[in-house]
Amino acid sequence: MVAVDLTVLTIRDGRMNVLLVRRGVPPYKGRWALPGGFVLDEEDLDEAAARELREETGIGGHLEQLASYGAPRRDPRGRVVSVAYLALIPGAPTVTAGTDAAAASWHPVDELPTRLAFDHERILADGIERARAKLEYTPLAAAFCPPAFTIGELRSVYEAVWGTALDPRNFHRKVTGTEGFVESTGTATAGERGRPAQLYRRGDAVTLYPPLLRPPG
Amino acid sequence: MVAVDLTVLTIRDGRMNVLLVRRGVPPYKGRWALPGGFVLDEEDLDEAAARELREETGIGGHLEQLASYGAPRRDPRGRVVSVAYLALIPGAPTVTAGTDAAAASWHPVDELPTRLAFDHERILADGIERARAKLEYTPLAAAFCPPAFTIGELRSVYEAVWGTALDPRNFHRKVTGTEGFVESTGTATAGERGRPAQLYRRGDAVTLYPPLLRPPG
DNA sequence: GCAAAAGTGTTCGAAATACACCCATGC
DNA sequence: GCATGGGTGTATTTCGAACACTTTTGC
Repeated sequence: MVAVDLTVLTIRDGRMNVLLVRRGVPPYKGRWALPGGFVLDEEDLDEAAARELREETGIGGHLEQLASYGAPRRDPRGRVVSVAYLALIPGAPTVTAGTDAAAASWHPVDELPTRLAFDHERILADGIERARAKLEYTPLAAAFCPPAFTIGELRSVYEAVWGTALDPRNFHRKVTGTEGFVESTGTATAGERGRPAQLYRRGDAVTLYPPLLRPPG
Repeated sequence: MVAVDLTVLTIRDGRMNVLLVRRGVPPYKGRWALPGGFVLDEEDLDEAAARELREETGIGGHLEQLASYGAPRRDPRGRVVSVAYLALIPGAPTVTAGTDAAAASWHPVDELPTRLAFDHERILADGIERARAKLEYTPLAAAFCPPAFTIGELRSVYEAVWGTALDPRNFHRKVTGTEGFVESTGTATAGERGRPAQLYRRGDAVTLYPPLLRPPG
């Protein structure tokens, strides 16, 4: 049996959050878990992950394969190999409980429930680390933002994911100066505090060169 | 059904080589393929990959999970999800054909047979790209070297994997100056052309900071 | 005016690059 | 001596960190 499990990340109130479901059926009934489900007969792995993401959040978003987990007894029901996916979505849509779940809700990643179901703590830790690493050398932070965003919003994504403060001025220069990171939309914000900001959309670069390295330590 | 497939890379004559087996049974009989096999009942994925590596090469080496491939008709025998692994091994041991294979041999990655079995061209391409990327920010190049090696040997690994020439003097300074990349063994080579070189072993760093970036382009 | 956020300019130091040069061996 | 590869020194340049300063809005 092959399943997919999703680490769905988003930014809420300046903190990175993960989508968890409370299991409504055994095994691990009542325990928090990553959303997921079995792969259907005529379905590719990516399709199964995209279907689960739609079912849980109602929207699409960036989706990439994370890793597979297949310890013989990781699921008490029998041998299940889980292919984990990492999803990054903007804003924070209302989430709906899936079929096997009693509830679904967002949890700040630095304030998680104790003991998730299965080996989901390990999968979640791997997913968070992947997200942190990918912000360094890809323009993926934009996946957390709406279609048009300001450089300040993009910076707040980095700060939430990395948990560090970044210099707004150097960040601005770096982002706008890196080929293919963002493109200007020509429009600007209005009606907020402070000077209006230019709006950008994601550029077409796949990797950032040079990368935007996390502060060491 | 869950299988593991291995992209086993090594350096031979200054070029990166991959281990391929010629299939002795259908499907794709007679076609070159990555070595691999089905995961056993009581075996974790990593164990299955390590077992396959031993069966094919007789030795261990660096082994890491690459990705999973699960298109519904990727194997004509039925639904098989393959968990691919990347193995990096030093030197170039003689290889032995496995049970389903008529022959096993090394192939330079820039001179591959046309049309591998299954979706193995895609897996191999992903494995090569992973290896190239990992040399940038980990000390993994040492996995291609014997237990004790010279800086020149390490440099030739980078040159083979990336396909670019590197400045020997700057490379030496960079490697010996990066904390945890290599440690001196105190011994040196003798009986070869040129001045004897110091021998090093792999250091304990997991990531290189700052990284050793490939020349762009 | 004042606070707040956007954005520019400048300085400083660390690190990559390019390359001159010396070292120690085999032949 | 000469070729070969190991290793050091140093100038140049590029890039990130730090931060002073100007711009444009809401209140």
